[in-house]
Amino acid sequence: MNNQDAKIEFIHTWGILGSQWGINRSMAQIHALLLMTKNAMSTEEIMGELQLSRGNANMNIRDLMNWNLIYKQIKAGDRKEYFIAEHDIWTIATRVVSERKRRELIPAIELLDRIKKDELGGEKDAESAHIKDMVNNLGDFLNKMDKLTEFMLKAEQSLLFKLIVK
Amino acid sequence: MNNQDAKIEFIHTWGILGSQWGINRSMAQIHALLLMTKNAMSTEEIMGELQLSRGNANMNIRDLMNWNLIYKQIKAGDRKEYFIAEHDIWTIATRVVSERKRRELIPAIELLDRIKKDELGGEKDAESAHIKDMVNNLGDFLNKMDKLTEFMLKAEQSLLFKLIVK
DNA sequence: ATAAACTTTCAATTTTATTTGAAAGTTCGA
DNA sequence: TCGAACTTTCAAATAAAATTGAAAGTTTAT
Repeated sequence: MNNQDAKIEFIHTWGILGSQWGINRSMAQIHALLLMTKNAMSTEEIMGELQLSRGNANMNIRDLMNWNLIYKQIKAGDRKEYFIAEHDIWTIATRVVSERKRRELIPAIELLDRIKKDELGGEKDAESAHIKDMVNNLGDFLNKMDKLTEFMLKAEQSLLFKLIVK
Repeated sequence: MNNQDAKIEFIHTWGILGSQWGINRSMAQIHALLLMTKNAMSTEEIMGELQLSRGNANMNIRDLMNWNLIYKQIKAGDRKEYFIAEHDIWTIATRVVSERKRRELIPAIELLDRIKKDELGGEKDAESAHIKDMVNNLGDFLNKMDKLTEFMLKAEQSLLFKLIVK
């Protein structure tokens, strides 16, 4: 297997994996393509390589820029925009963690805060007490998870893994 | 807001959140309902409360059992099956982490191992060298993440949070 | 101001995921 | 062995998400 084949297999499979965990296939494939490409690519080149429509390519490129996983690059004397991936794995990881925090953790924390703030009743029957307990426990736990993600985002890669993993 | 209202809002919003992070709404709602219910519920009761068809309820109950997030409970002198959620938050968290590890991390690690094992070529041009680098770096990183999730699964809740969070 | 080069939008279409409910399957007591 | 009580399956219907591509919008050079 030469490295071109490796690149093709990686892009293909990364696309399938991506869709398995809730990232659409085009976005995952564009990211895979740019990860494995050293230099910046234009929208046209990306469309060609992955056989995507212009609209699809454009939209997913914008999404990847919102995740801070790829950057726009201007070439002197050329009006086209070129895109290049963030290639540092630790940086990629922190970007993914912070996006997941934003999309998965924060909304859940807000839900539980909202429920708590609207005053849980003081009903004393077992069912009511259970609900109150679960809301409180879940809320506390999610806040701890939030602190944990903050820690990961602030930590240095080497520090994190030295601390945790042998 | 009394606790019944809290329960209803929680179930409703947990369903929406769930769909935002790739868990289908029915599954998220069934889980929310059972989390907030102290005692076990039958399929019929779940169907009634959430307005789901029998097939949908059955399938998502089975999925939740595969995640080890709910358990079957038999009541003496009753042929129906009842279901009760795991109510301990830390246990829930470890189940979710291990499921995510299984679905998100392991397949990615297998992909990169497969690519590496099929022998990356020794081409010396910059593009080929870049591909080789990225495959190696990503592979190493994912293996470290795997160790990190193992650590989390083995750690005690209090230990983890004492270690990391203030 | 114009036109070429490029990017973005969005209604229509296609694809994928979820849900339904009736039929098939299973278990158990009499 | 039968049939009532219950669970599972799965093809069809529905709903949701992704994709297309042409039209609209923007930028820049002249």
